[in-house]
Order: sequence, then C-alpha cells, then structure tokens
Amino acid sequence: MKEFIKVMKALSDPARVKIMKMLQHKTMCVCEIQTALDKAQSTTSKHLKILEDAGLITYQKNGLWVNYKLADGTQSPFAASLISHLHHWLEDDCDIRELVRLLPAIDRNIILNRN
Amino acid sequence: MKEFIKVMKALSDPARVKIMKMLQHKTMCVCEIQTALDKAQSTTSKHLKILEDAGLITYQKNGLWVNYKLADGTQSPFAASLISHLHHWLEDDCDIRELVRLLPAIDRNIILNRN
DNA sequence: CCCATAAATCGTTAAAACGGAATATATAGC
DNA sequence: GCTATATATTCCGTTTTAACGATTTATGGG
Repeated sequence: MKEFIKVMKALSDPARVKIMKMLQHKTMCVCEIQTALDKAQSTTSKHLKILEDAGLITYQKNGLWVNYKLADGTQSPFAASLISHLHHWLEDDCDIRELVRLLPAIDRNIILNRN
Repeated sequence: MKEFIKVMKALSDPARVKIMKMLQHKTMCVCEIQTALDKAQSTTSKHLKILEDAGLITYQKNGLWVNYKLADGTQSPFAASLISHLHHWLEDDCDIRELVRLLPAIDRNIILNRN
C-alpha cells in the first residue's frame, strides 16, 4: 500500500507530471528541467527526488551533470504501469503540447550561455 | 491535466484506496464504509465526495441511505483505467485482505443494532 | 590545494489536505 | 407539521506539501 500511495502522490502534482512527459522525449539534466518548468533549482531538485523515490525516474551522473530519464519500472509494478500509460495520456493537453514543442530549444549549453 | 491530477490526488490517500477496494466487492452506504474505515462520519463523507468528483465512484439514493459503488469510468478515461487496474492491484496487501475479510460482517442493520 | 559550477539539502513560510465535533440538510414515519 | 435518522457541510486545529533563498556537497580544471 505504501508503495502504491507513493507512486500516486508522486503523480499528483502538475510539475512532476510535466517532468514525466518531458522525459518521455529526452533525457534531461536538472538545469534543463528547471528551465522548462520555470521553477527554482531547489524546487526542481526536490520534485525529481520524489519521482525517483517512487520508482518513476532514474538518473545517471556524468561529471557535474545529473541526467534524468524515465525508469524502466522494475522497481515497482505500479510505477511500471503508470509510466506506460503516461506515454499516451495527456498527449493532447494544452500545457504539455506547448512544453514539448519548446523542448528542442531547451539545452544545457544554451541555458548556460555556451556553445 | 486538471482532471488527471484530480484522479491521482483522489487515489493518493490510503482511506480512499480502501474505499475503492471495498466497493469492488459490494455496494455500501456511508455508515458501512465509516465503520470499515474506523473514521468519523464527516471524514468518511468527505472522502467519498473526493472520489466522486474524480469520477471514480457514483451513488444512488434510497430513502435515507446513499449507496456508493464503483463508477463505470465514462466520466474520465483516467478514472476508467485506474478503476480497472485497481481490481487486481493491492489484492495481496495485508490491510486490504483484512478489510475484505471483514466485509461480510459489515452490514447497516448490524451497525445500527436492528434485527 | 583552490576555484568554479551543477545539483542536493536545509530553513522557513504559505497553502492545501486530513481529521473530528458540531451543525445543517433531506427523507421517512407518524 | 413534528420527530427521528442517514448523510452532507461547516468550522477549526493539526499535519503535510510546495515554494524559494541560502548553504552544502560533489566533481572537474587549473
């Protein structure tokens, strides 16, 4: 039950759902996600931790960057099921469409003014 | 998005999940649900309203009684999907098993000391 | 070793959620 | 219309959640 509640709670916040939908399209680092959500860095980091604790996302460190991606669902059958449903859910949601449209422009090198 | 969040939030509370799992076995009135959950009447009533707003349950009035049952999911595709998954999810959860085991003994007439 | 920097954690505040007691509403029986 | 009663709503205290700024941690480069 606790595991189930954890997954549901994780997906009960619009910002976290947006993160899931973005990661469906590409792996992203914290600063990219932060930019896309237009939230503080600490806030973004906390959302990511909640999703990770629920088994919905995983990360891979690469130097200073931490790259987040969708989990494969092996940690939790509930997470697995919801990850796969989310792939087709909210595809025509207005906010999500706009977010996805802007995704290609969100790049760590552009955000941090580098080439 | 709002509709999706509403469904997820509704299923983010153990008491509400328990209600869903009980209604999977039988239609129940508020006082029966209240007894099973061991919560105050107002608390129970509020949980039911949240589930109903999310399109997860419906009710039918019969005199003074209000009989709640699982929704058919026509109101929301998210609700529909989660209702059907819940049927097999948490079947071996300890608390749920115990709750279901006690279900046959939970009857409005017994609760209210009649017959 | 020191500096720069991406991300995580801590401290605090405001808003929302959960709980129960008390009250209001609605229906059945007389 | 009056009473009894099952449920809904209101009020209020407590806990949880989300947000941000500030600080800490961890890694790479000089």
